[in-house]
Amino acid sequence: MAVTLKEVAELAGVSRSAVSRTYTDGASVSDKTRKKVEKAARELGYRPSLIARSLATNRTKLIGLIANNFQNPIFLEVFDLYTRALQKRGLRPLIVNLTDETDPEHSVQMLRQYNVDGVIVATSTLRPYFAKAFKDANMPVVHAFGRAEVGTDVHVVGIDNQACGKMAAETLLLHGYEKIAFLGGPESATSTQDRAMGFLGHLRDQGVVPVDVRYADAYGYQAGRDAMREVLKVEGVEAVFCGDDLICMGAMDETRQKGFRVPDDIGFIGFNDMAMAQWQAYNLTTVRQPTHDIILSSIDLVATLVEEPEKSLELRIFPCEVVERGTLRPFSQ
Amino acid sequence: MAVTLKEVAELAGVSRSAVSRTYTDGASVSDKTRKKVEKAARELGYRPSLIARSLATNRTKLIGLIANNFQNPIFLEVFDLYTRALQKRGLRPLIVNLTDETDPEHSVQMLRQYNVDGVIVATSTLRPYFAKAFKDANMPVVHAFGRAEVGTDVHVVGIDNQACGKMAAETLLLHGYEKIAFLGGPESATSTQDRAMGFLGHLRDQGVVPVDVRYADAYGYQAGRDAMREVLKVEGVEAVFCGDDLICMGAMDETRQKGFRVPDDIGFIGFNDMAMAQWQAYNLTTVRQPTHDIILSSIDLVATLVEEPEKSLELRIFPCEVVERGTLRPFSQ
DNA sequence: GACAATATTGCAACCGGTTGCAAAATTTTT
DNA sequence: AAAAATTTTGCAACCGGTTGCAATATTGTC
Repeated sequence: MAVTLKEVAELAGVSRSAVSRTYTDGASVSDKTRKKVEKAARELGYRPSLIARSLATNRTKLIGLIANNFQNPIFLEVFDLYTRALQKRGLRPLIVNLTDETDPEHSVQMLRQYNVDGVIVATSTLRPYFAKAFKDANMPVVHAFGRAEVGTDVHVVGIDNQACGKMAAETLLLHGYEKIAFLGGPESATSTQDRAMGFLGHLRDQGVVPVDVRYADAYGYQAGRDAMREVLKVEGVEAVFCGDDLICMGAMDETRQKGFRVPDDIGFIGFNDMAMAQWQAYNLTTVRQPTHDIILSSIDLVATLVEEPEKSLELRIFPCEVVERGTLRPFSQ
Repeated sequence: MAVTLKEVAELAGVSRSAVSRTYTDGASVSDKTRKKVEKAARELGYRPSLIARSLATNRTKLIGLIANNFQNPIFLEVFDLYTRALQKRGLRPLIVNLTDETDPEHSVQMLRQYNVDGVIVATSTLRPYFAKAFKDANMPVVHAFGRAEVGTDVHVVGIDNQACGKMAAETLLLHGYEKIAFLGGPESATSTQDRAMGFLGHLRDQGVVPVDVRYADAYGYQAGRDAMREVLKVEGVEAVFCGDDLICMGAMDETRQKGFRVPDDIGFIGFNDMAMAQWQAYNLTTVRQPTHDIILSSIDLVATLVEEPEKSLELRIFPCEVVERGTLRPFSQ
């Protein structure tokens, strides 16, 4: 069916090796034969089979991309960047949807069977041991958006969630808020734990006692609404730090539905700065996570690891920043 | 590095064929040898290499999934369903992000090189000839969310956009609206063209002249806002049919920012019924597209085509329905 | 228990490439 | 112009599986 090396070789009157070398960079071919080969290839419409090449070289150019939150639009932004950036490097993502799974084993087998060159675990809700499962199966692995935890041995690219939590606290205090609530993502998510620690820690240091500390069931809209319903039962909440923009939007909708105004009655600060944070209906003040940097860097790192599997462990941490929009009352109280 | 057939065969004391047959369904192996093989495989942690198998069988279990809109959260829902449903069938999506490309050629080459078993073009903004490029390269292809156009020869799974446009018109008229505007997606998108035709056609049939007909630059939020800004310049618009929920949300935000109330001053009906349509801030009345059915059906179809490439052309059309929420004024005017 | 029918097994070729090695061709040096 | 150094080329083995075919083993029949 498809045109093969052999046919090109015959038409060009050279050996199969010559054809192969024409399409392998770094290989030694004279200009003359290269020309002959290229002409023949053009005539026949030849494209080397990546499958066959993979078998011989043990490289597939496939990168496993593990994700487990397909409810949060920020992941569409993440996929967009990943697919394009990988594409640009001649790599392809092999997406694994972990929604239905809790055990890494199945995914590990699957990616091993496809012989992926590397794995990027792109989620902030899984503990590093999950990423470690891939490492144990001998694949280069990078945990993007992961927790920089000591004691694990997987490369991590992400942010300092604790520092970011602190930034959120500072921002609220700066705006003069005193009755502050924390509305985190799922309590089991490492990102939430760290943000909580940074946020609540700073409040404590400043002598502020949070009026409520609560966790949503998921990094999702409805989860945010449901949790906010509880927060609103606390008398006099002035401001809420939501551990995720989507949660924040849910929380805001619930707040407004209950008749409160944002930011006049209750202020909000979110997390991520997803595209939707700019929407007029929300216009969210939020902590921006440098998604772009994290993604590019994680691709870079995994590509390096493919060449250099024993590279010493790296933690790449990018800084966040607060983006002020319209969900906190003005400074001058 | 990895455990191979050969090693398992040696440990089990059988031929390589026996091992291969153990993992090929439909092949003939006695219980006795199967047991021996499985034991050996377990001890060694053997997994057959899909790459090697692909080379021999000419099947990769990879399905190219072509998409070109990574701005619209509905696509995250689409990806979620695709990845999971394919996964469940032992298939894997190989995602192609067309954002940067206009010419199918590059993607065709790429998917050919990976020798994908089939291709699903999941977009409503591309003309069928785009999908045809894959067919011409001899891959089974299904155009999901595509236009059921006569004269092309690619299988299509989708909806009758024209009928859906008509439904939107009927709904608005039923609600007693008279000064009606159309705010479609990009004019070049076949889905928009068809929705416009159905919508405007029905208005015409009912003797209603639309007060504005306008197209957003993309199926996106900002595009919706920008276009709505123009629509609002028309005196006395009462209701708007937006060709997409996301556009609709942008349009509503613009409307509200300009001081109009929804639905009291201006009513909206969207298209798709994405998850966010239920959000409190929008609570969109919209035409629901049966995404789920379309996706499952397109996977089914492409899987069938893999076995039966010459299967006669199919157009699978699923019905839509109007979901009434809160963006149109009550019936009794 | 002999014979036919059926099921299982191993051999060897093949899928479409890559690559180490030695031979052949070309270029450089003297 | 011959010798040495360098580049290019083809051979053949290999990557890790599958599969048609013939040989062998098992099961069923009378």
